[in-house]
Amino acid sequence: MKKGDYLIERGKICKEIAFINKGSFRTYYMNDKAEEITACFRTEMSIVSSYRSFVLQEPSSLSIKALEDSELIVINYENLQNLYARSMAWLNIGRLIAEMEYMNMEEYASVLNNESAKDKYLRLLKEQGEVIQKTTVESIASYLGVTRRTLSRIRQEIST
Amino acid sequence: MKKGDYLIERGKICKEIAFINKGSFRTYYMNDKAEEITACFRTEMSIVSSYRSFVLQEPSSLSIKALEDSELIVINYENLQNLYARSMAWLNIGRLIAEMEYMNMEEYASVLNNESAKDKYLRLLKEQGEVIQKTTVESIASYLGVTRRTLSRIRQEIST
DNA sequence: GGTTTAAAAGGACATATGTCCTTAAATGCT
DNA sequence: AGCATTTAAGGACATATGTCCTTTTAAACC
Repeated sequence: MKKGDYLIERGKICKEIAFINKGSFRTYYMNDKAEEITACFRTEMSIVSSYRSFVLQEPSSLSIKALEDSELIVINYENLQNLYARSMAWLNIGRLIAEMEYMNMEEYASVLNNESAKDKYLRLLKEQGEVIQKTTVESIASYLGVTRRTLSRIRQEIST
Repeated sequence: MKKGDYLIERGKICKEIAFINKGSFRTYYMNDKAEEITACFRTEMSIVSSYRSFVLQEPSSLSIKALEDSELIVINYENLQNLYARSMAWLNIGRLIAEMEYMNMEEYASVLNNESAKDKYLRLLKEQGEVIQKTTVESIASYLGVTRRTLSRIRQEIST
């Protein structure tokens, strides 16, 4: 995929789940105020999909966009269902993926609930520092649940 | 279980996952500042466990406590693994549980990231209004990611 | 390369939320 | 019932974050 390409667009049903061999992605959605909120960043060696849409096969509220030229290994919903039907190994893989997605989300919720804007930013810097170079301030701020203005203040403070 | 009993205590490995037939539970943990933070409330007809600890069979950072006298249907980790090993139906159930836990957590993170303290409280009132009667203001506040003081202000505002 | 357009930084003020306390209710215990 | 202890409410002030703009910087385009 080229930079800027969509893996999935809002409103469509997510038909595939992908492993990122190379590159990085941003997942985002619109909140009630029609603001674009980043749900997560994903980089190499991790899995990316509009997971809820994939699981329920219902229209996605998320969009996923390549932050740079990227390379994916993809599996299609129907094929995965067939594998589930035939193989216990794949059923286990399916559960492991779900468990991983859960644990990621649990971690994120805990951070949102407990850390100050500054701490959240420092954590992101530490854990996904590379990705920050590839996206906008706006998208980082919305991921952290703060405004651009607040993030700007934090970055100023840190750079001193 | 009697009111106040623990389904799981912090530090122990979560050995069972439970379906709540009757009653309600509060799940909580300590954050870095040694404050008790509510991770979730669960009521009848839903599943409760320290899911991460259960999945990884590692010590739980969560504690789970009965908010009232409750009745559970429980399955043990080893038994569930045996069922997984023998039955595709159970493997599917295992995945479905993980998927459900994921979707709950996704919803929670989205609320934390997008709603004002007041909106979060109103949502909790609507979605789990009964549970609020059974727990403390402190525990509700920490679930919403605000202080007691803020919640007190919100409640005052609403009651007018 | 110079002009246009978008993105980031930052000033000034407003608001929400937090901190620290005190007071008022509610709950538990003998 | 009456005291002790916990829990909730709320006042006063501090701080973090948001809103609305303007300025600066960087990127994109011809």
